[in-house]
Amino acid sequence: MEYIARDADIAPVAALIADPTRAAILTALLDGRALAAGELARMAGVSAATASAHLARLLEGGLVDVVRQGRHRYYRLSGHEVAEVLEVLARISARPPVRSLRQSRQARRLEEARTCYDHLAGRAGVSLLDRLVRGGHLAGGDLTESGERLLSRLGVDVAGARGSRRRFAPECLDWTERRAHLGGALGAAITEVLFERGWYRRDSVPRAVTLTDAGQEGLAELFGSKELTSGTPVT
Amino acid sequence: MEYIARDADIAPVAALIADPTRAAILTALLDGRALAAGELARMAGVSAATASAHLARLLEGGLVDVVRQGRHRYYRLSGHEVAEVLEVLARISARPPVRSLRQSRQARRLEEARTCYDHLAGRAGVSLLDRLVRGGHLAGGDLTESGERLLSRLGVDVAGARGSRRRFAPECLDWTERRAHLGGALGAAITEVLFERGWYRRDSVPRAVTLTDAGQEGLAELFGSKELTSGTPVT
DNA sequence: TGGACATTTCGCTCAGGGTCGAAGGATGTC
DNA sequence: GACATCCTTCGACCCTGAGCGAAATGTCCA
Repeated sequence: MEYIARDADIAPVAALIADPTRAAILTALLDGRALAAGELARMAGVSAATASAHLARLLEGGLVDVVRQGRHRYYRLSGHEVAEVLEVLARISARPPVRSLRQSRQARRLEEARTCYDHLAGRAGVSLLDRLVRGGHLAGGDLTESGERLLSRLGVDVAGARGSRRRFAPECLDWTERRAHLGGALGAAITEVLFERGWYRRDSVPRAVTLTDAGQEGLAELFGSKELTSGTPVT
Repeated sequence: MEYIARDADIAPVAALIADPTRAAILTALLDGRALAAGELARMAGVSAATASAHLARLLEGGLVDVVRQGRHRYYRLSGHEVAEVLEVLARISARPPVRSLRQSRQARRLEEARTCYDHLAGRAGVSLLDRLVRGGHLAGGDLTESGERLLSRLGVDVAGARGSRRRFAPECLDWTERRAHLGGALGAAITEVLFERGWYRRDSVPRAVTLTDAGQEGLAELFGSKELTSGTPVT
């Protein structure tokens, strides 16, 4: 008597991620932006022809979407579920050894503050969640009344996030900090505002972001300066 | 100027999952039990030699552990992180079409109640989380006082779960229900007690479990019979 | 219309790895 | 001690798929 696997067919999707070049492409797209095919080829260190073949397979497999704009084709991850797979995989994968000083600096920036697809991660992300919870703004996986007020004042589209089919405010485990930061629709909505306001800015290192002076002031005012200093050290 | 990927090396791990036979083996181990090499070969539909080669690679890659017992070698997933990867992957993978009536029955049982590595999932898992939250036993990702009382009465080792390095009570998204059930250390501890008490029993279908009469009574008493009838339909 | 650029398609080469049967170890049983 | 059982190793086979250069397609600009 044979068993028949009634589970989802995970092997084909895993095979798409299993090639080093495709993994590099997917990782490059992990910050949520759409990148041109040529740029992805350069980042992955292969010829344009090779990258094109890989992108065609990723498209066929539904892991990426494409937007045609003139003679460019911009590729991006097809959704946050794909980003989640990459994050979870990273958690059980070996981190390659640091070779140069430059790499070590890049690594430190990523640990400090980065985007996890479309929401804030790293020490900054963990600290943000901490402040929301400690301040009584977030409890039970949902915003409290004070949380609603706080985020409305900030300009976050809470109603829109609530209406999304995506989970509202799930914890997302950080693969550098080993602690949770805020993910889901709410995490994305907050992060969007942080960029709009210029409180965080993209770094030259792919997924890294940096806190601006305006952001430092803004966050201090938002949470009260006491909260800031008593929070996780943000140097 | 080349970018250097500072991220974890996800391709090798993905490659381990990318082979259909290895994926079948890993899926067979997804219920947390340890299975003998020969049994895994039979389940995956390959010769003993082939399965042995695959198991050696999975072992080398750290995805499984092995326990030698006499002339048998029992393999199991090396930890819940591996199970999580498989679950997340299943979420974005196509489910193969149902071919036979028998398969359709199996599928229905898995949707009703199954284990997600070491905690309860499916409609039963979602319903359990619902009742805990609605009853005010679980809030803000932690047990309330009433929750502590309730689970202590049931015999759940809450302190032990809290001491674990694993996250305490994270929500785990169900790939059949598209809603959350209770995972983490607490989810595992509760599920352990449910089996010990004989309230749930393993089914003949690999990861499926069934609610026993004792379980039906026990749960009704635990949550109050009103809660049971007003909960998610459990037919 | 012609030329520059971005991307894909084509044709080809080549390495890696999945598969099995048979043989070799290791362990328990009589 | 001889045999059966469980598992791994070995040798051989075959096929998928990653890679590149060159040419074709499509798009923008003058």
